[in-house]
Amino acid sequence: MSKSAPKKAPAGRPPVIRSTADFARYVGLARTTVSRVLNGQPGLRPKTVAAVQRAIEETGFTPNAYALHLKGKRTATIGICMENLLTPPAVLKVAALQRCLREHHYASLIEVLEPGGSRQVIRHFLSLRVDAVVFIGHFIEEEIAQRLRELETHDTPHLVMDQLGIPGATTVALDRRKGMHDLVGHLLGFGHTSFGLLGITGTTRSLSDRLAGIASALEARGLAFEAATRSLDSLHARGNDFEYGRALARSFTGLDRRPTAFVALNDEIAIGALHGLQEEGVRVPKEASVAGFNNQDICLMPTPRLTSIDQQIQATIEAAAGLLLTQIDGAPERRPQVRMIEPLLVARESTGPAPA
Amino acid sequence: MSKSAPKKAPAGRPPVIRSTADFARYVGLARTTVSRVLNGQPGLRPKTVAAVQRAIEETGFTPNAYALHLKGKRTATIGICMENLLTPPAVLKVAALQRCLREHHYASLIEVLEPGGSRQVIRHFLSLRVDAVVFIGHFIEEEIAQRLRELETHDTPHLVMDQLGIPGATTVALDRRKGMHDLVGHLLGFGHTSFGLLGITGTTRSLSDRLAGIASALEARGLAFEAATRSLDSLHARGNDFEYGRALARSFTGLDRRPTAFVALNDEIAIGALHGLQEEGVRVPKEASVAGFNNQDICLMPTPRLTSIDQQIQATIEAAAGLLLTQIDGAPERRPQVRMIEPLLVARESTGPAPA
DNA sequence: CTGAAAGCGCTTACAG
DNA sequence: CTGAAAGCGCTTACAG
Repeated sequence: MSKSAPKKAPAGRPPVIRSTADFARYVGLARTTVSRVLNGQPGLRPKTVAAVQRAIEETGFTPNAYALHLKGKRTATIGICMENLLTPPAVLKVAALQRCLREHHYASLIEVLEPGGSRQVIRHFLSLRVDAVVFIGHFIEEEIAQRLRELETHDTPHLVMDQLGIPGATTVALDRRKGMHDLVGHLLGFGHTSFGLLGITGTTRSLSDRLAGIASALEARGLAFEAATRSLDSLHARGNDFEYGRALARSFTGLDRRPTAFVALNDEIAIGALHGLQEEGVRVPKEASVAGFNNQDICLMPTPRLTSIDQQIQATIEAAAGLLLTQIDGAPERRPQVRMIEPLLVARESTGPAPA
Repeated sequence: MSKSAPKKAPAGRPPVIRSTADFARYVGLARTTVSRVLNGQPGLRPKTVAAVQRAIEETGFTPNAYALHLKGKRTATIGICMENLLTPPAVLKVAALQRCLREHHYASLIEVLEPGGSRQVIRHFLSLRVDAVVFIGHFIEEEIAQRLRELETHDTPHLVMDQLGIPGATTVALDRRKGMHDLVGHLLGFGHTSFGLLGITGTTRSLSDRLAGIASALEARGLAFEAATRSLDSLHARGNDFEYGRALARSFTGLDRRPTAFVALNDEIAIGALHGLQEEGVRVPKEASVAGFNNQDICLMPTPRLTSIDQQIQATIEAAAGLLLTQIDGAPERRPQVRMIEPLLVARESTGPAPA
């Protein structure tokens, strides 16, 4: 060889290699040659390639990503913003999305957004020159809309998962309207005509979609929303969802004409309500039906097991990844797209025929 | 001014700024000056600083992180490896750790480890020159030990959360032995002398620690482990934990002398067992006590609410962050440390006096 | 295959 | 304050 030899391995332990220069000296090849092997370029002797690969095994050398990308190589990195309130479905989504992106050779950076902290996170992602940014969850609309505008300034594609109604956002979201429509249809089929709503009051897009779905199912059977539904949400504060559902159900049992079917914002509230009813001596599903939303694992826990609406996470993720990758590969100026995911009703023992 | 002017804002929309050179031209200052403002160096006119800051607001310019760190600036980034099986406590930990690290101005990259995929993930982290790597969860011991050796080759500090017994690893973990000791002590105090173990059979470190805790609590009262405990784990396959707990509990009700107290691997199995007992007509806690482990939110769901062992996640995270930061700040050659976290017994209505 | 060179976007002395 | 220069670790023509 020649040159100032690198600190050769002091018996056993390989030397610390910090750059292609160190590494080239270690293998005994030129920097250029090493680089060409590393980048899989043609015209190299198999022997040379083998020597480099062996040296990588020995030293664990990884080229500095910062230098790589500075040279213009794509960062192949996608930033994911998670809602602060980490629900099990949200966690499943981010894990599935990361797996899916990895299959397409993208790394993903996950950051949990603190309230008001989105600006800082997006700037960090931009400084890392991510290829795209994904938002998973429900956020303050104006805040996210502002972030999306910033991303557009930097020509960075973005995608919103779960939250409908953000202007200019390419969005993948569950069709909650259809989910509630199907669920109420299922209960109407069992002869129920009086519905207790648990935690579904409000004016956010997610809630108004659900209410619209309930209303449309009722209307299809000639029932008026006002007459057929009842909500006591305002009677209790929402802290722990199980406790909230339990308290709501108990309040319902005190009513003169208690609804025979209950639909809830999520599985936790539904299961709380189920237990609240049982504790008051109401048998489920014989005397009342209860249904949740999201179809989490906990639906299998209570006796009876909970009927719920499945979010179809795999389909959601695949749609999101598809949209994301076509955006990155740059069909320019595509109008923001909104893709709705069809939910799936999973009927279990907590719903059944209305009492006579 | 002078030079080839950048594409000046075509009315309204600011130009796309990709480098300090673009940006300096936009502000009308020298690159050097801009850089000094960006890095908060002294000796600059307030007017200059203000102009730069205003321009940042207008353009959303962020210096290229790759160039920054190539110049030698710390990446201020920590890689977090999550276990594939995402349990709620693990999710709480990673979110809390990220928040804690952010307060110390570290960004964190989260990757979920697929089985056998740890090598690829660690190489990615190394190529990003992270300041440290954290493992959260339970992994294959030899695989992680190998990864830790690779990290050491690159002088990269590391920390293992939750999993005890990995040689050479600085570790923060819950003292599960003490947790089980306290829990069984609580039940002994209620007069129970016969214990059903749910899902606690096995030889992994986590399981043998728990068994040791149970044994030590029994011994302190002069009871022999073999005589006082019973496990039927082998009778059922562990799929969904709720179903597993339910099935185990039902098998126990078929025994001649059914235990009066049940301790479980986790809250899910305990709640499944609770429901299994109730479905067989066993009243809890009057005729049997049931306790979980982890103290998740779902402990509040069943009737009665579940007694459990809290993991003290906040304390765990603070200990982990502390160890991590001192390692990064480089007290060199510190022996690997192991810090145990004291669990907390949370007694609820699912445990009570043994039947007469 | 080698070796010298340019350049990615930044920071940091250094002379004006 | 400005401007020219060096250098971080890489890749990519280019001449040998």
